[in-house]
Amino acid sequence: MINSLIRKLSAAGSLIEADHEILRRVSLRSQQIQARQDLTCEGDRPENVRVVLSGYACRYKVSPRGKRNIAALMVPGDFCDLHVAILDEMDHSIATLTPCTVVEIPRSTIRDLTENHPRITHALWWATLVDEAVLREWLFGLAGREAPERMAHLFCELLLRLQAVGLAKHDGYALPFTQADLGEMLGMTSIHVNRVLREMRLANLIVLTRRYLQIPDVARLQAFCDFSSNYLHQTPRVK
Amino acid sequence: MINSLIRKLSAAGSLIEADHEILRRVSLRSQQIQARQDLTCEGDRPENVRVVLSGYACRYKVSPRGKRNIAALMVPGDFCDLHVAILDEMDHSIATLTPCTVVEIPRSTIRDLTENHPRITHALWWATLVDEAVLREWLFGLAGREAPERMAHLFCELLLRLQAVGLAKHDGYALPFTQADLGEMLGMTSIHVNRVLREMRLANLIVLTRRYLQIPDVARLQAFCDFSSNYLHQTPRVK
DNA sequence: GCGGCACTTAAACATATGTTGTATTCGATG
DNA sequence: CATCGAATACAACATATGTTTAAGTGCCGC
Repeated sequence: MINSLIRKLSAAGSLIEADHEILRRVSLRSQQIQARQDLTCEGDRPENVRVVLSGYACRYKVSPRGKRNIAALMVPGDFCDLHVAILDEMDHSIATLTPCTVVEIPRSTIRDLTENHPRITHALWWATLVDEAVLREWLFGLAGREAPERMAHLFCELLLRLQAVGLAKHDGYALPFTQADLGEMLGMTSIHVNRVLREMRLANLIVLTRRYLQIPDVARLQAFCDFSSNYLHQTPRVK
Repeated sequence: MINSLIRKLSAAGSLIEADHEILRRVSLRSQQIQARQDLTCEGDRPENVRVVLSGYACRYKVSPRGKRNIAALMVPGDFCDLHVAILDEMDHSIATLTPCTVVEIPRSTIRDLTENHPRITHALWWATLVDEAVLREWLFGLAGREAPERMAHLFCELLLRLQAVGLAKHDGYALPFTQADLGEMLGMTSIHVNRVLREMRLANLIVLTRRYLQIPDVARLQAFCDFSSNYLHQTPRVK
């Protein structure tokens, strides 16, 4: 199996073969985690940085009224908490949404990389900035898009992100989230998620059955929510 | 005048005196910019990275329906677009809100720093991560807080951020934004900003006159919006 | 095959926020 | 001091979304 971490960081464009080797050594120890487990909680000072190799995880925070808000979705290849290598204390929590395989990288290793391997540091920083760009786009969506376009936008984003790691076909992918999960990502109630999904199905923008999302006309869905992929900073992939 | 850039990056905790000297050399050329000017537009590949030394700037994007959404506020000491040193193309725009003094640092200088100065790189990365944490908190606010708490939260955040650079007293600060500006930051219409401000004044949570915000009871305002400052990652300041 | 649980669907109602329109006040400029 | 535009204030109405409740559906273990 190709190491998703290396695939992801290679997109930054600065790595050479020797760096790959270092990353390979770093990401040997992987571990299985069940669905809906906390990986890190707000206030923790975790000893390891984690990378998702399979499954879905999320960053979240619970509001005082008990509602969970999801600020980011981690798909295979994404870092969970590169923050802690630099910032010490977690200001939010991280949990799995589905069963996951994760690699644990000791914080000390990250420190060593940042001190002695400028190219890898560059790639890690790049990954951080792409995460930030996605976060920003979610914020623009919450502030400026109505619920249907916001959901469509999420579906478009996931299509590209999953395609980049080989987990989506050209017009669809497995979507193993409950409507409540989606609501937490999109800042709406699960009831409203349901309403909006119905509308989108009626408009034939999506076909969603048995946890599989199929998009009959990708261009039309993208036009519907004014999707532009530039914020993902995906380099044109060489097949 | 103390260099706000150095003050800011010192908070990362990794710099030594020699690094200060490098940063001082790097941030000599400053320039004045008028209020409401674009510094960088989406799609640009700017040649310089900018730091705000005085005034306020913001990251924004205009929605298809013409509404501007502000995703981040830059106060003195903050980087405008460290992204471009790594990501090449801007995925959003940056503009001043008030007259500003900004330093321009050539991209090549940043590249040199990241390749040859691990401590400074570490500090820059730290700054990026703090920006991301603030962005995340804005997202949590949009998704989970109602308008009055969201506005209170912004006021609390600004109090601490401005105090950190000596621009706020213990219970207030100049707030040179229009209600429309605030609306764009908070994801609401300026009319609603006006409504909410009235409520907050009536509840004696704030006193806002002639563009100066005074907070009669900081602890009460913080309690009102459930404010916790951990996401700002401010190290306890040594006076 | 059956019970139980989690998820989905749906309707009726409540409310926060947007929209439109118009005074009123403020602040710069001549 | 007079004038003009911008910013603020406020009211009436429209609507997207939240809340509550309940019924239907599918899935998994026994």
